[in-house]
Amino acid sequence: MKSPVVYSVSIDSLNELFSKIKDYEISVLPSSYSYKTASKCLSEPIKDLKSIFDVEICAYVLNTVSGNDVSFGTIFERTTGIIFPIDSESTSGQVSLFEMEDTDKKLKNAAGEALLVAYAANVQARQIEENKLTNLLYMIEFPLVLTLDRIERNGMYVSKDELTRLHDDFKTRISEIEKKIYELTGEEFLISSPKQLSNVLFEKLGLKHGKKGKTGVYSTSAEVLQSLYDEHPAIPYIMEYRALTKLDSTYAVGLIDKIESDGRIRTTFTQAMTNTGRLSSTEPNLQNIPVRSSEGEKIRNAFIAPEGRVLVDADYSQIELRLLAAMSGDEIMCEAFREGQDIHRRTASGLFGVPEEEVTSSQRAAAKTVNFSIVYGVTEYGLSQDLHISFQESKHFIESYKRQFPKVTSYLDSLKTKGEDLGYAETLFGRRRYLNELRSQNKNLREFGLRVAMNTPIQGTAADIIKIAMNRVNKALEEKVPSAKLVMQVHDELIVECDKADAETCSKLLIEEMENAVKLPVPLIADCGIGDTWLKAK
DNA sequence: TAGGTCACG
DNA sequence: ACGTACGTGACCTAG
Repeated sequence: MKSPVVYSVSIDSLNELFSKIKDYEISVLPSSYSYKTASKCLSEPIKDLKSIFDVEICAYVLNTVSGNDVSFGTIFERTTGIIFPIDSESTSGQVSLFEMEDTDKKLKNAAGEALLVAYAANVQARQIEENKLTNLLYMIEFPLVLTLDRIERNGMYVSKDELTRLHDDFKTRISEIEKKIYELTGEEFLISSPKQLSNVLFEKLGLKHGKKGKTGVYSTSAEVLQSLYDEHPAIPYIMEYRALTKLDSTYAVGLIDKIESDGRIRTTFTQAMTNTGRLSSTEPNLQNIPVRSSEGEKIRNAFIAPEGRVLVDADYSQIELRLLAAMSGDEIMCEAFREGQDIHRRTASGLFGVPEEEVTSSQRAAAKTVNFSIVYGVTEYGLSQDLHISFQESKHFIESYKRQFPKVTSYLDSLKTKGEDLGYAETLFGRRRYLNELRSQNKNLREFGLRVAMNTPIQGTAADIIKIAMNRVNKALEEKVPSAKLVMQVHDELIVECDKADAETCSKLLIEEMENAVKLPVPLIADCGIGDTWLKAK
């Protein structure tokens, strides 16, 4: 491993610097403490950059990022315990170093900033060693900074024509449905206002309501509407109105606005934000493009490969459940995965006490829900709500599950104890999430903390693994398939765009790099598809 | 700006 | 007696 470049700064020279900053009225501009802030100012990525030390990413791994505040001043103070010499508010209106005209001032600012960044980096590097986060930081997160920069610059190609057609279609249908709702309720009101809709449904029409929210308005959520489906003829139309306006505003119109002149949409990944180690995607969010409904599929179909090219889409098969098996060491679940069994069918067989061949599709669906819910830190109540079953049945399912996979149960219990003892949860690669909730006086918060203690090692380890896979895929494609580029990550899924002739090569490469990203007691399986749209490739 | 709602894994 | 599954981001309304 190459060691990162870290400049050493003594506290004396730092103090001297502070006084000079005051003397010369030089301001420190926090613009180059992270690769991303620097990269945004460049038209091309920095060439030949083999290693970096990114203070923002380091702060994230050390849990010194507070909320979504990744400003250098905050990171500096939380890392060093020294008050940042420039008030954060005073820097907000200033031009970035890269845009500054006055060369002399630019140099002075850059020098001042570099010293502060280098000092913070020096402190961080020591903290990383102390907390055994060296591999996570240098082998996963730092390389990922460059991988993500590539993906963001590549962008996803979309059909503006298709999105426009969809927008026109949605627009027409929405206004028809709107009229229908006014007729059927005998009232013209703002359907998109939960408050007004609640008034019409529960006050005027007197339909049976559920719970009130924080503002004292009865919920009009999809779940409530579904339960009222046959109670009034307007309800189905309201549900369709909701679905279509969502697709139109967030996806049709929202995405059209983000298409750049080369026909591509470029998201921004946030690498230093989530509590578990996952990425997030913003402006636009390309990690929540519809797929679960037939209308939603049409949006996904508008993500296309340019002429002569294809999309190759690979996703991990049940990675979180495989990790639950591997990390708990439950022999029964591990064996099921090693034998290539359908895990949901296997679980259903145990839950309903029938042979695997006789498991019905609804039994399998219920078992699938139970499998997922276990990873979330299930409660009897939560499961009963989700499956629309009684509390007793739900309790029976959970107890039966625990008997079927005994080591999963003891593992989850051990995670709770560990969280309470250490004050944090950790992933297989040592990523930490501190569990301040466990010290709360509030029982609900404490219970939330326990669920998080169980969930974070699973969700977070999955996040670590796909990050490793992304770095491997990015590197392998660069070396072996020049036409190919990574264009998206959606938590357990990677998408590559390449020349048609290279599709099979890419597919094999993705599977190879994803499945072998890490060695576990159970196999990791990646499924891969090829198509000329995102929908068809999946 | 906060809450409600809903899109995804 | 109470609230009740993990992680996100965007859009809309209302105060």
